[in-house]
Amino acid sequence: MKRRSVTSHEVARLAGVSQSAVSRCFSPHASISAETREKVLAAARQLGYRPNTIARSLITRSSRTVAVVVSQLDNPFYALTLARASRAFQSEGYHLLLFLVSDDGDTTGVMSEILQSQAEGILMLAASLTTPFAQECVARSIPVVMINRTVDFTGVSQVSSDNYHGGYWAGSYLAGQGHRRMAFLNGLASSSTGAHRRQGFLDALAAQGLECWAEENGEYRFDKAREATRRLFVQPPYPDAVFAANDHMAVAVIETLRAELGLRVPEDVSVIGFDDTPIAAWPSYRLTTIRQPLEDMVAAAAELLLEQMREERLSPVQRILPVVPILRGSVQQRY
Amino acid sequence: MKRRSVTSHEVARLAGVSQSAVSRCFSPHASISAETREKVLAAARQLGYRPNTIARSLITRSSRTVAVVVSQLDNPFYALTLARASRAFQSEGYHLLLFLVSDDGDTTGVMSEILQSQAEGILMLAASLTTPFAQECVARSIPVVMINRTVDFTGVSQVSSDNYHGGYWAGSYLAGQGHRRMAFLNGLASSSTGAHRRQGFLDALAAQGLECWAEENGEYRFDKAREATRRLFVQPPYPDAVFAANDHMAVAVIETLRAELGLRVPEDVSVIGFDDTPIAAWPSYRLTTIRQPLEDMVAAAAELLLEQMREERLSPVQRILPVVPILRGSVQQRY
DNA sequence: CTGTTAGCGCCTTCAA
DNA sequence: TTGAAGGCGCTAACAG
Repeated sequence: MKRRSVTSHEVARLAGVSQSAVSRCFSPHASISAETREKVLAAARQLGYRPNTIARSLITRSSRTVAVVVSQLDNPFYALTLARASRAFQSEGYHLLLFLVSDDGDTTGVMSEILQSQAEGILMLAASLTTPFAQECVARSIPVVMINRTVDFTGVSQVSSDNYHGGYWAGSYLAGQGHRRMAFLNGLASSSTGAHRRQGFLDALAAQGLECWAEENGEYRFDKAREATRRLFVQPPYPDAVFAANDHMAVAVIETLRAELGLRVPEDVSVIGFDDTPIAAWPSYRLTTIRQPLEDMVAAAAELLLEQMREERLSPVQRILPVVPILRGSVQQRY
Repeated sequence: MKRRSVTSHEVARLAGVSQSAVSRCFSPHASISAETREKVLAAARQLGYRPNTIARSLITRSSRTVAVVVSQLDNPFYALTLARASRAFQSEGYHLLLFLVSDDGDTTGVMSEILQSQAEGILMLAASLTTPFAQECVARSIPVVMINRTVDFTGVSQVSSDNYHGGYWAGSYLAGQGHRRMAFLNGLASSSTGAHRRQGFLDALAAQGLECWAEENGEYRFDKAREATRRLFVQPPYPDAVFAANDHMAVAVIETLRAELGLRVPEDVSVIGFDDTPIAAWPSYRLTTIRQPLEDMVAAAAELLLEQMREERLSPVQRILPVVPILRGSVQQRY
């Protein structure tokens, strides 16, 4: 629908001043006398005038907009991350353009739209970026910060938690507690986070002379994780521990073990997750997990992006924040 | 950071055509010969040209953007709704401007930004709107659709599920199953959804000659709901059933009952929720609840908004979609 | 089918 | 401090 809105010209005419006076009136530190200011504001109020952000962006060449690309919004961890990020950027006067992509990529269409949208920065939440697009962003000097996803390209900044050491901790903790048949439940094959957690886990086991007993993929989804659990427990000997690549799947494992296999956690099977989402603390699960410092990650990512949007040249950095193991009740020592 | 981007002029010069030829080349159904089209596209590719959406919006007076205002993104129901909505609008070529607000209002600042942002439509997700802003939107003929929130103003469209009858069903079902001490756990005082569920519930009880045994408020938040549960169960006689205004809180009730009070669900206490989020189906809860037709609600809201954005005049409608009770295992008959 | 010509609504020198 | 004038990058008549 095309509607004609009130313009600064109309306000100017009503106030009996020039159009530029109106413009100055709505610019932060422009010099204008209190008197004309009053006249202009009165006229503006009367007409219901608001400056047109689009016209302003065109001339100032700054949209004060950042694009957020997110996949897995159904994962509470990312929903929370988005909420935090939104707050961070809103408070700095930036608007968020939201783009949802499916897990398995196909960001090309979306990325192309983002580039056209004149966003000044791009925040990637658990979404991947193809190298050509990363290059194009760099060429246009549009800063990109990825949270929890890695790209094989040095031009973009990355913030993630120490997935490798998180996985490593899980492996050595389970081994130290006497487990011998540890299974790993991975997330998406395409996700670097899962790959790093897995590698840490395997390395920790290897350091103890152990091997991973079984491996499955749950795509970070509840239902898929349940199916994977069934495959993991088709016949004895069962795994005596499962390390899931995130809490969401870990809970699915517990639910399935209890409801379908008649197995107890942690008496029969130990379970470890990753993230420390609120649900991990619920009495029913008391999930031992590895906390990602969500607040810090978002803060770091927002700060990085803000900083790079201000600067002339981008200097991408890679920041890995430490994880912290949270011991609850889903792991039991074996003898 | 201000960067100078490639303009259609530069492409035109390189391709040896006029600037308008370039423009036509990137407009859907403009007439242009295959030959010049090729020249232009080649030049564009070489320069890395992409049309500037902002400039385009300014002249066409259409931003192809809709603002989404959402509160409670930590509630899975709304995270899912947002995901669906995003898909619906993206597929129609609209961009989403995301605004998060806190539960208890203060939308003034945000609404003011939205009005400046030239969004062509506004989708309110569980967020309230003050009457003055609703009026301003109408005055500018910017369509507004609210999902799960009511405003005391006829100018905006509203989509919600039949909260009243959902509450009514909960009340009569519990009464019919022989409960006599039913408690209600409400959400935010400011939310119309909660108020309607409550009213339906109370009316159903009244129809059976019963009264609500106790009432508490959990603000739709997990922790608050746990605290409220403790207050509901300070001393016998305990409630024999709890109707929570959403699943999120219902689960909190169950967790607290089991872990802290040593009470079983449904043997000692029956619990009913609202929403039918995925978690309600988990084996640990098997929550009897009232399903909101999420898909339909989003589809209806998106369709409405899209339609109104196309039309010249807005004709706000109020659409109430039927809920459906989902019987699982969290209610047991009393004798 | 193509190029020329006006702006869209605003910010920003530049003189006055 | 103020107004006039010139664009920002693009689309949309209008002639040719």
